[in-house]
Amino acid sequence: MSGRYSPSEAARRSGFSLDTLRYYEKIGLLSGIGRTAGGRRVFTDEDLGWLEVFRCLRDTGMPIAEMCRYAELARDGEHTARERQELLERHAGRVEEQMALLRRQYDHLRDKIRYYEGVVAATAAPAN
Amino acid sequence: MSGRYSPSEAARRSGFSLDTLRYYEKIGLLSGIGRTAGGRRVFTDEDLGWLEVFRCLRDTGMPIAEMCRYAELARDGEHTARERQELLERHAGRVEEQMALLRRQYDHLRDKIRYYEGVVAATAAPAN
DNA sequence: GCTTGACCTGGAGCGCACTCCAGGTTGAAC
DNA sequence: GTTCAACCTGGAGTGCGCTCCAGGTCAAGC
Repeated sequence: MSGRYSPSEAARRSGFSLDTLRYYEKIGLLSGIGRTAGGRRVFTDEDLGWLEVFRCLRDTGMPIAEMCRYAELARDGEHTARERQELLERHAGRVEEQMALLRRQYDHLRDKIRYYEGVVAATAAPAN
Repeated sequence: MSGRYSPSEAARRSGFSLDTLRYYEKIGLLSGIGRTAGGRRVFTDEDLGWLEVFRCLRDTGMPIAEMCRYAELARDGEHTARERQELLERHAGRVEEQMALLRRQYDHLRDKIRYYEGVVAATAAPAN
């Protein structure tokens, strides 16, 4: 509820490391992160919201360069909404393909494991 | 049916690049690849079978070091069947987690896209 | 006012999985 | 017997996404 978080608190809540948070700011993925008088970062709820989005995109395999593009569009304002939507739509399409591939290969993996269940059972209880 | 394939044919059939095939042999993932008198590689159907397995494991995110371990066990003979089975079982478990995460994040992505559909529609047909 | 742990910066380093390169060899087709 | 595309080797280079480091600063608690 408070809405102002230290770097380590932001790291804890977002699941990104401190170094990764600094890295994301350095490359311009995060921008406008507040600072105390002494120069320490202060993260807001909005920043954490962005981090949640980045986690979603990252976990689904979006390259950082594309996340940067998305963040940049968002910073540019409302009139980029359509472009952002299209970007996410394209990404979602790729994720669907990835999920289908993963499912297919998972099924092969399960087949292989079933094969081993046969082999191992035969070896464990040999002809008796 | 023939069962003897040139490097480029093996690459075509497996979907791995020539460089990747050479790399896999160099690190010991592939072993016992035949050679012509002149030193060129000759891939058999069995080799292609292994490549199919590697593709499955790779597509499901297994690190190369673990694939090497698996290949090594297989080379060691029948008595490693249980260990190979366990290795694949552990991997399958990780793949399940990965699929669950991917599905969750995909759903978030779809939510976000739906949100944009609202925004874009409102902008495209403003109050009239 | 001192200690101490969290934080700062710029930049180097890392792990992974390839990918590319130079310089040379092979072998099928003509 | 010449050509030329496909192949060979060892080793260097690449792209990604962090991760680590040195050397210093800040601020809360005693």
